[in-house]
Amino acid sequence: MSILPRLSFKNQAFKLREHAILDAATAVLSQKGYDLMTMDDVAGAVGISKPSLYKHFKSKEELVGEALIRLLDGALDYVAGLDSALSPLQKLSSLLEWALRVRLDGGLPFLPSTSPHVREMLMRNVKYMLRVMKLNRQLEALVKQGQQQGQLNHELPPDVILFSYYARTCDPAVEFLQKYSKMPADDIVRHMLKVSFEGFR
Amino acid sequence: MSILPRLSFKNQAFKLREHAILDAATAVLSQKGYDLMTMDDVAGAVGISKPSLYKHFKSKEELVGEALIRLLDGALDYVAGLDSALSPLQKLSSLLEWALRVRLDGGLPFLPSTSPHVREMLMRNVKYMLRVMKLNRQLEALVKQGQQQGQLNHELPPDVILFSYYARTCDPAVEFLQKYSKMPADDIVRHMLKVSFEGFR
DNA sequence: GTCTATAAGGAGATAGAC
DNA sequence: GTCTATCTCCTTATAGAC
Repeated sequence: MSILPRLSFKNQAFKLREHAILDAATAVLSQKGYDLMTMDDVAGAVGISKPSLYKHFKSKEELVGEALIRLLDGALDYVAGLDSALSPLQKLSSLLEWALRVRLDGGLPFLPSTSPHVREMLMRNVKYMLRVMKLNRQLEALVKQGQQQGQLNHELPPDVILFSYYARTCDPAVEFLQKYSKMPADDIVRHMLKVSFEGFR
Repeated sequence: MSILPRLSFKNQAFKLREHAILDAATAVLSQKGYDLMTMDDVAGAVGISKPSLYKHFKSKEELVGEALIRLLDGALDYVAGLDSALSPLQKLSSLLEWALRVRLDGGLPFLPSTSPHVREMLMRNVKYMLRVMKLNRQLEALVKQGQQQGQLNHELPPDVILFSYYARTCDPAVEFLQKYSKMPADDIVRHMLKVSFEGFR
């Protein structure tokens, strides 16, 4: 490492800029969505020119893919760091809380878009899909354990709970409460968790 | 009416074509979303040329606005036609079931998009916003009645229930269950209603 | 009212100088 | 590696013939 300090330094700077680009892409993406996000937006937000941006990421699809991979890695790290003494239900609740706070903090929802175009693009991204499948396996196991232990409704097919769980991580009600009810983030999280697990009744 | 049969007939044909255009726009919109829907798509689906399309609707925004207005009118009609003997909870459940079936039938979700672009466009559309506010008043009243009668959780602020209710009408879990679980439409509706009102537990 | 042809502008991606 | 300038394609919208 100390043999090539200049190169190492350069690499470090490169990584830092890459991180800044991903931060900018995340911010623009969470605000405008994939279709309306332009590479000019991202370059402008980072403060570099478009060709420089393309030196780091060879296409818009790759850039967005990497931003989402970073998000999923955060989720996988969070799950891995959960106290193993927690019940399946507590784990699911904790991860949902984490996802909601990420979003309220300007981050991305797990399901960045329901548009077929974006979905298809992501499904072609092997790196991304590996993360999705890994996370999905873990959550599916938690749902089934929760049902066996009677903590989750065992009359519902596991898929219904699992897909609805994903949907709650990107529930638009969060933005409505933030924008129209001016509700503090902590209250939003608390209420969204309650609605998710207890329903409207 | 019988004084001007030719004109009346022409008007009828015009209305019919307008209906066909709105049907096509609805189909394309539900599949591709606003940003990716092109006027060529719609014109092609109807079987007319683009300039003809612009004779009926002067812009893409107006076309989409009218399609959504038709959807909201359907919802308002449905609410107006509900048996007044039903409880607030039964009414809310019935309308949600209607909205889910419309979507499963290739129609549009109530919240056509969470993108700021589309949202802003719709908020400038007075005709559309009048419908939204009318429907919102009625649903808000139902939520509050339901809470007073103890049918809906009264620990939750009404806004939380109301916004979450809107979110359920466009829950992406519906598409997942349709696509990945190959679940029949009736089962999807039944399970989504149960998850919405009872939660995961 | 319907079409063919086209204007006007935006956005992804790149050439080539420094 | 970074920038200015540019290419190319796509999409909204319209002009003008029939």
